[in-house]
Amino acid sequence: METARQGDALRTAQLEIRPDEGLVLADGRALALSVRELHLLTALARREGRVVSRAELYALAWQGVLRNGDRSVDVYVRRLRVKLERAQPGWCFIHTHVGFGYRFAPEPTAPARSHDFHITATAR
Amino acid sequence: METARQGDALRTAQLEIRPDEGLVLADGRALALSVRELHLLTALARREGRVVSRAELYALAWQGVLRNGDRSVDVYVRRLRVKLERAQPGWCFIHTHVGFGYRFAPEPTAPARSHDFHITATAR
DNA sequence: ACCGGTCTTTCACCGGGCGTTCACGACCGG
DNA sequence: CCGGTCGTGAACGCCCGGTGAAAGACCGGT
Repeated sequence: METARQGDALRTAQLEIRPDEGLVLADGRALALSVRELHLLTALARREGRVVSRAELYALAWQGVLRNGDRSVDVYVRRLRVKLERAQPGWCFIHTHVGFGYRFAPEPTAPARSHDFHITATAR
Repeated sequence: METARQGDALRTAQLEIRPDEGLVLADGRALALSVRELHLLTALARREGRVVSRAELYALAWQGVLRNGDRSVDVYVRRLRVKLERAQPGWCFIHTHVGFGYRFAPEPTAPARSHDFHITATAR
């Protein structure tokens, strides 16, 4: 029953998604997303922290069956990444799990070392 | 039907393995494992505390018969060790039993062992 | 109907991740 | 000293996913 059900707003660390309004706020600023982009982002955000297969994402955001060789999900993930990166530089929201799918989770950009320490400027 | 079954997660002291999602959480942080790596880790974790032969591990994770001289299991054990050590420094999950196979069991590494830090100063 | 713009789909290219295999060395028991 | 076992690094082909862009669908304004 978990189709692209709209209604309540989704909130993460830096994002607020209001599917029913077609509105996404990144750090207060509004993002201009198309219908598909919003559906896909909503589907991903509602499964935050979990790996979602392309087939499931397609079913959720396109309301159909993903055909073999269809790259639509990849293309829209790309567009979402571009817009989200532009809205929240230094943060990564959509992570790729090769062979499985994508995972939505707001994380600071540190792709090489997933668990690196935050030393920053603590050194005096 | 699947909904409840998807929570088929393996949990140990510091690891949470979700085979159906292709996701491994180490202390809350997500690990990026490949399909083979995850299958092998799952096979090992399901036999936690017991020594599993290479033949059995290969049968479980590769769905085939281990040929003579095939080092695949060793190579992937190595890769798992690297990633797990990076995610949980100071802990050893996969133990070698020479002549028999491998055993999965979360244990702290010897205290006398001094760790080399690999920060490499990726200053932003 | 025409037109211009946006959105969606599809295609093609390519770089990188992944799986496999090999080679070398350390270690150990016989 | 020799053979077996395992650790470890690396080469290599292949496939998956990243990416840019063209082509087509859709839509509102005029």
